[in-house]
Amino acid sequence: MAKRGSYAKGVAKREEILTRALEVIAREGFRGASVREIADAVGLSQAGLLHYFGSKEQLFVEILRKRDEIDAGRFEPGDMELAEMREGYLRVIRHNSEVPGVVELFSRLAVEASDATHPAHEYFLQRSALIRQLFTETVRKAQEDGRMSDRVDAEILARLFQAASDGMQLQWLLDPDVDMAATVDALFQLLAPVPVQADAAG
Amino acid sequence: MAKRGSYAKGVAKREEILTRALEVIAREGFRGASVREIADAVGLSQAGLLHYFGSKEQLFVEILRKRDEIDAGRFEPGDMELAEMREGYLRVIRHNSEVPGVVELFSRLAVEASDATHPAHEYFLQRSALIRQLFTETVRKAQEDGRMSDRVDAEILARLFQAASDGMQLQWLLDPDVDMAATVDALFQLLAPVPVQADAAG
DNA sequence: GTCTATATTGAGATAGAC
DNA sequence: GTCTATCTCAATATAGAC
Repeated sequence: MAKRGSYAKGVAKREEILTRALEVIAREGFRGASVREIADAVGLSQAGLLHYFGSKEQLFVEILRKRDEIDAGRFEPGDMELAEMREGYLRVIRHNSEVPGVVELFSRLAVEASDATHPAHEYFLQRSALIRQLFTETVRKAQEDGRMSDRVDAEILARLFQAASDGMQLQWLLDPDVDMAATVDALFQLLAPVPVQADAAG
Repeated sequence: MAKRGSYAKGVAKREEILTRALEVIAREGFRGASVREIADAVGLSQAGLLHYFGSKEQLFVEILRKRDEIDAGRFEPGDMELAEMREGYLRVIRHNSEVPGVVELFSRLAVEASDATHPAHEYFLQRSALIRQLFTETVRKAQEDGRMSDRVDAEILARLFQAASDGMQLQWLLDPDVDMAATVDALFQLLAPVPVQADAAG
């Protein structure tokens, strides 16, 4: 038996805390929230919360992992075609524009975790690589079938998509009127195969 | 007389401090440097440094403004054509990859300044708008002349360029092997007008 | 204008009771 | 497992001497 009752219960509680923390950050924003504030919000003392996560940074990483887990459900399961990838990605981005606090937490941590000794460094490296891998595969297939421009290598395009969405988050945090999803979608449009036009020569 | 000697000297000293601070951050990185560390680096006490800038955030904004001032010199003067814009932009990006500390300072502050009450909020709004305006104008002219794809509106393209470069900074901070300039240049390539091909119909 | 010294604050971490 | 209380540290900001 790998799990005794109490252990399983501890895990369940952890999950519950993360879900509630995510809700609270989504609803009330982040603004550099302290462990104390999150503890209040989820109905624990600061020490009580840290009992589960050890440190502030570990708590934040786990919150972001929980978010990823939920976002994964916004994609179609299974092997991805370009159209589904586009739909799923835009769905996630549209959802993000409902939860500025989560976007802020993500962006902050992304910068801080650039230090190789930061507890979130591995998380960002792996997440980043995974997303690019999914994009690269989907884009490459689409390029082979002529459903996407092949002027630029698939791996570079994957990086550009990721950069566009991360960068749009910064623009949107600064000015919430910006339409993140529409702007990222413009990049998809740019990559649609060139329609054959009678006057293509100008 | 708007300036007495002592006032002009104060200004000169400020400039000198900013230039040195920028050099130090470029050379030694940022890593959330404290006012104290920057003060040491420029040869002043912490209080001495704050005497000139009032607060930490104001100091950081001024450092970034000084950086912008220097970067402006990396562009050709005068009205910009697409090719010069591209050259200048890539030149700035290539320079950035020599100064990770400056990129980190910029990225950190960009997130923190999303709060409208943050002392750097206005700076980022204005800088952001200015860059987009330059891009929009240049792109629009290029689109009118057929030197750039007009599948996507110039303002949206301007946002995409900005997002791509900001987003690539995040990727590069996490993994310095990434080639920021080459990736952003790929976006320029994508936008070059479509060459007329014999087999355009596939 | 610059320094030393100190006030103040804020936060995360930890000890120990229950 | 959870709380209260406390420790510790880091950092900015400020007062006041020179």
